[in-house]
Amino acid sequence: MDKRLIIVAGPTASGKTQHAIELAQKYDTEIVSCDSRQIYSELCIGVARPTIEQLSIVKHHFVACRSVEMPYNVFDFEHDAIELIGHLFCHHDTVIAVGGSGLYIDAIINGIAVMPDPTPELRNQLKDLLNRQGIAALQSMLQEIDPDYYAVVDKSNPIRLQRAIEVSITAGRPYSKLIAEHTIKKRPFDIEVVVMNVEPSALRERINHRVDEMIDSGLYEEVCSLWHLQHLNTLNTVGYREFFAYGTPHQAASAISSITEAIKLNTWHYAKKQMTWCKKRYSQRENQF
RNA sequence: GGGGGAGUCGCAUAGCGGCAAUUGCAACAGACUGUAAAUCUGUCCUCUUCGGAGUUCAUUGGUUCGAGUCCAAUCUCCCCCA
Repeated sequence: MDKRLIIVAGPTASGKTQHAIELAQKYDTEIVSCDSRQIYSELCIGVARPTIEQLSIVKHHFVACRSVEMPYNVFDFEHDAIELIGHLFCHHDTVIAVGGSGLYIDAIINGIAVMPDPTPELRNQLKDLLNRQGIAALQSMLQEIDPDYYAVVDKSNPIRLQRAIEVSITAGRPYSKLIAEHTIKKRPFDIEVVVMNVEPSALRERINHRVDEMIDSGLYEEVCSLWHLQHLNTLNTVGYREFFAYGTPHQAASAISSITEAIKLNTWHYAKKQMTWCKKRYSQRENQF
């Protein structure tokens, strides 16, 4: 019997969570979340975690199971998810994956290259270099270390440059080589992608409505409880950073309506990026329902 | 009624005689193999064979080789005094 993974993709607030639950019920199976933020136990309201009721209807994996203080990334996710999916297939013919993190979904579908983890010190050094000498310093560094990648990177994107440099240094070989060596993984199961398509204007309304609900549900209190962790990359997230921008919980409290508007707008921007991602990657697999 | 200020490409903003016009936001399109709800790019008056071409800065006239910029009148808005 063929095993099948159905991936529910699409922009935020498009109804992925609900659709995935319906599919899981239909096939009497479980859900693997592919969401880089819902995975954290401290983030709930702001990342639209499925409700307690929803979580009780169908078993969800990778939701609220890690701390924001423990670094996690796509590579870890690929490993954990593929292992878990393997286990789930022992008891189910179909498994549902759902999430808005395109890169995470990609990792499940194609796998991701094996690369060494750079030390935090190295990353900080490069960050320092960037701050003190500007992006040109990173550019010339990468040009020397990995000319092939330099030829194709977005040279004005500091994160891309930084990443390629730190990996090349740690591995002792060019980043581009490591990527070139990665071959698309053949998964021992079929994959179907369902993209949730919502009219942009309707999606925008859904987003606005959902953000209002988040505020009403106590997003401010949730953010306050994380205020001391705002330096963490994980907290550089729509729904949280808009509060942090005001400096103190007290100042943020007096600006709730501007913050709400900012979150709505930023969520919309995020949704558009997700749609662009889906358009490019899954257009041939498009919309099966 | 009297006095003062202002009208610039969706919104905001720069511009002080050489300008299709600054910057921010929004909008739209896109990139992205360990920060990914992150990070970054392009377009953004109209047309374009991407070399350019044509129309613009409330309106109408004027000064000037040349006007968003100076002058006059008109219209609209804001503030102050009545």
